[in-house]
Amino acid sequence: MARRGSYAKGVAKREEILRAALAVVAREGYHGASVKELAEEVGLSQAGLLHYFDSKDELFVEILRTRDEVDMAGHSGTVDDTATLDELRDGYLDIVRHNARVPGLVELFTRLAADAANPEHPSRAFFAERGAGLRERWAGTIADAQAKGAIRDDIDPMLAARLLQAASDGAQMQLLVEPELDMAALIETLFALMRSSDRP
Amino acid sequence: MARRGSYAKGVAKREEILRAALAVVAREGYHGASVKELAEEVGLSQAGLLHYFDSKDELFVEILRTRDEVDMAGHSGTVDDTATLDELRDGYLDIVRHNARVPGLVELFTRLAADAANPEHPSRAFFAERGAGLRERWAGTIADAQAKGAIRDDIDPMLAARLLQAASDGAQMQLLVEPELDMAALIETLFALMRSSDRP
DNA sequence: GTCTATATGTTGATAGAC
DNA sequence: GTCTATCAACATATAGAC
Repeated sequence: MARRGSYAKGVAKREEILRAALAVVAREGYHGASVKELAEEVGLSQAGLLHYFDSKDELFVEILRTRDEVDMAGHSGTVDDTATLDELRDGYLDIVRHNARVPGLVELFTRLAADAANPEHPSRAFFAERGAGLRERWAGTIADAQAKGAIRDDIDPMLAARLLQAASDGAQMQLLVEPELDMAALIETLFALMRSSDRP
Repeated sequence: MARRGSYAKGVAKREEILRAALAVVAREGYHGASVKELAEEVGLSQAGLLHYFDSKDELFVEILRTRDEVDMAGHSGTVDDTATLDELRDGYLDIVRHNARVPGLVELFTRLAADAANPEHPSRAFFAERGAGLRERWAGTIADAQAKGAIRDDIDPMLAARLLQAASDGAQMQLLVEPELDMAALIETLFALMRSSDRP
C-alpha cells in the first residue's frame, strides 16, 4: 500500500509527486481537477499516480498537508520558545499573506473542509488534527501573553485561539470572491482587538 | 426558461420546490447529493425538477438563497431602525444558533463557497452579493454604536463587519468537524472584544 | 513501478410523448 | 408541466502486461 511504503524510494517519489502536485494546483488553480489531469502535469499516467495513494480523496488531502508542511518549514525560525507574541503574530501574518497569493490552494482547502463533514472522508481527520494543533499552540501563546499583560485577560485563551482560526478560515472564503482582499489586515485587526488596552 | 417564469403558477411551484429541497438538505445532509436523489425526495423526476432551473448548480445556489430568505423572515422583527446594538447582536446570534443545528446546510454553504472561486459559477454572484449586503448592514450598525460609545472607536466599521463575517463563516467550518461546537459563544466573544472598555 | 486497457458506475442534460 | 427514455461524457479503480 502506498502509505506504508517503507522503502526510501517509494516515500521519496511520493514526496516528489506531492511537491509537484502542490505546485500545479497553486499555479493552475483547482476547479474540480481530475486525477488524470493532475497526473499528466506531474508526468505520470492516472494509474501510475494513483499507485502512490489509496484514493483520489487521499491524494488531495495529502497535497494540502504538504502545503502546511512547506509553510511551517518556511517559518520554523520564529517557532522557538523565546519568541514574543508580536514575533509569532508576524510569522503567522506572513503565512497568511503568502496563502492569499495562492487562490487555487485556498479553493482546495475550502472544498476539502466541506468534504470533512463526512466522517468517512480522509479530510475529516486532517482538519480535526490541524485545527486542534493550531488552537493548542495559539491558546498557549495567548495564555502566556495574558500572564505578561499583553493580551486582555477577560477572554478564554482557547476561545481566542478558536476565534483566530475562524477568522483566518473565514477570511479565505472572502478571498475566493474578492481576490484583492487584504487578509492580513483583517487578522491584524483581530489581534488588535485582543490586545490589552492599558491606555486611559 | 425557469427564472423568467412569469406565470404565478410556475413561480409558486418553484418556491414550493425550493422549500421542500431546503428541508431535505437540512434533514438528510448533503454529501454530494445528485439532482436525481433530491428530485425523488421532492416528489418529481430528475427532468421534472430541472425544468425549473437552468442547471444543477443554479438549483443548489437557490436552495441556499432560500435559506437566507427564511432566516431573514424569521427575524424581521429585530431589523427596524430603532433596534439597539444588543438587540441586533442577539438576533444575529439566534440565526447562528439555528444554523448550527443544520449541518447539512452548513456543508452546502461551504461547498458552494469553494465553487464561488470560479467566476462563471452561479454561486459567485450569490456570495458576492450576500457578503456585501451583510457587511454593509453591520458596518452601519457598528458605526452607529461607535457614535454612541458602545463599540471601540479605534477600528474601522467595515473591517469590523468583515471580521464578523469571517468569524461566522470560519466557525461554520469548525462546526463541520466538531458538531458540538458552541458557535454562538464564539461570535459572542468577538462582540465582547469590540465593545468599548470604559472601565478603569 | 509504471503503463495500457477496461470494468463499472454515475452524472447532468435533452428529446419527445402525453 | 411532467414523465420516460436515452445520451454522451467522464470519473475512479483495478487487472494484467512489461
